[in-house]
Amino acid sequence: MSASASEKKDSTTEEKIKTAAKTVFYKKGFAATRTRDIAEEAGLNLALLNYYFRSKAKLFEIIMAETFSGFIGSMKVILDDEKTSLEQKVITIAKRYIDFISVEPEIPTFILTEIRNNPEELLKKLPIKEIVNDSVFIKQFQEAIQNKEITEPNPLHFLMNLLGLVVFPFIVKPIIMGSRNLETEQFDALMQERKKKIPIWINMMFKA
Amino acid sequence: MSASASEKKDSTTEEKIKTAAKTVFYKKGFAATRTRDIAEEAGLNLALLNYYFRSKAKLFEIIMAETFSGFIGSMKVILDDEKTSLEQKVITIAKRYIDFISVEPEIPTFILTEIRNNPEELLKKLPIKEIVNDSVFIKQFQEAIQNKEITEPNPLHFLMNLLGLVVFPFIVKPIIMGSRNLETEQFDALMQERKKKIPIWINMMFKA
DNA sequence: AAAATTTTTAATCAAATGATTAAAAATTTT
DNA sequence: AAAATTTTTAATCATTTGATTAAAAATTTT
Repeated sequence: MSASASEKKDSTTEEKIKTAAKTVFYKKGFAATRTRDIAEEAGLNLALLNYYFRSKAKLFEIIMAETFSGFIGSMKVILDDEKTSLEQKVITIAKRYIDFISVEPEIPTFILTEIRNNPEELLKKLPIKEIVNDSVFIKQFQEAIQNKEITEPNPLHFLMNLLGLVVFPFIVKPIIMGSRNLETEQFDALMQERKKKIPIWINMMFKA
Repeated sequence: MSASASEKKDSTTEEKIKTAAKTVFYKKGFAATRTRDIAEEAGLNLALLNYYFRSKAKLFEIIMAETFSGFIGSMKVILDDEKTSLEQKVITIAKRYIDFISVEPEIPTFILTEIRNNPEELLKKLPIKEIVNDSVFIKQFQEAIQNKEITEPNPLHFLMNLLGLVVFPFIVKPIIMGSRNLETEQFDALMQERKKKIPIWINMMFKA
């Protein structure tokens, strides 16, 4: 019945709760999920949620933190790699993120809606400013501009376009699938295509 | 105190409620808004919501329907214009949607999260399939491919990229602003830039 | 202006929901 | 295996929240 994404170390009930919480929170968001939904998804007694995690809010915070660090952390690693060129970074981001999101397609919308609901609180926990501004990526971007390899001077446009091309289709997945009667496999195939195409598109957009 | 986007025909209490409902629903989504929030935002007695709209769900349905038809309807008009070329359509979409969303920046995330929460129900009301497949745009796109003016054969990639470039920045607006300490005006300026740049980028990506 | 109708209000209800508690069951320690 | 500890359960509580009601106030009709 239940079944969700990660079914590995669900040995302990604590893990069972976290896995179930992830599934339900991802799908419905904080406000719309009932603690009873989580308990049912986990096949456990409702009181166990409070026994192990004190409150719905605390449980949510934990899921949120893990989700964020998984999502943003890998971005930081890629952007900060001294060994890869700008072009290689684009290839890596497209590939890794499409693979990553394909496994948990609900994550982007989840993150976006929860940031909307609580921007100050959530953003203060994320060192986005540092990740972007102090990154090897930014250095390489500025060099590329000086060397006239790139015309667009604003790295924000570059990043927004890249991430938009990667993430946006997942966010509008229900619309896409509805617009052409696609099955999940066909949608996934579309995203696989995009792993190759996005770096090419980015090059076409920005290469001088 | 309250204050929101549209403050025109707020004469009747029915209109006051709808305006307040829009404001709150857009910002918090269906599940997280309390009918009391709406009443307070409108400066009205709580019972009036039920007097005029029967229930929270009915009120939401009305707001949703108006929001959708505003958003999708203008898309249909643009895509179906026999008089404009493919290139002109891209220019129009970038311009009109960036202007439109700039006035009500919460709309994209609102639509996306509510579609997530209720895909079947909401999508069945929207003739997306027809709008996309029977449009002048699709005809023109296929012609452009036959004439080898465009290399990408799949119109979904074209539309996803175009809409992603337009809409995605608004969805991640809090992150963008946080990442560089931008003020709202600076973010808006970025979006104004994109009105010009997006058509150019689309050309670079797809023009043979 | 009296009567009828519509709109607004304060009070209240009932269901949903996050959380607690005390006892039972299972597990670990001695 | 007895005692102590940890985990699980069923029952219940308290608050929140969507909705209703009956009376008051305002407006319209006669």
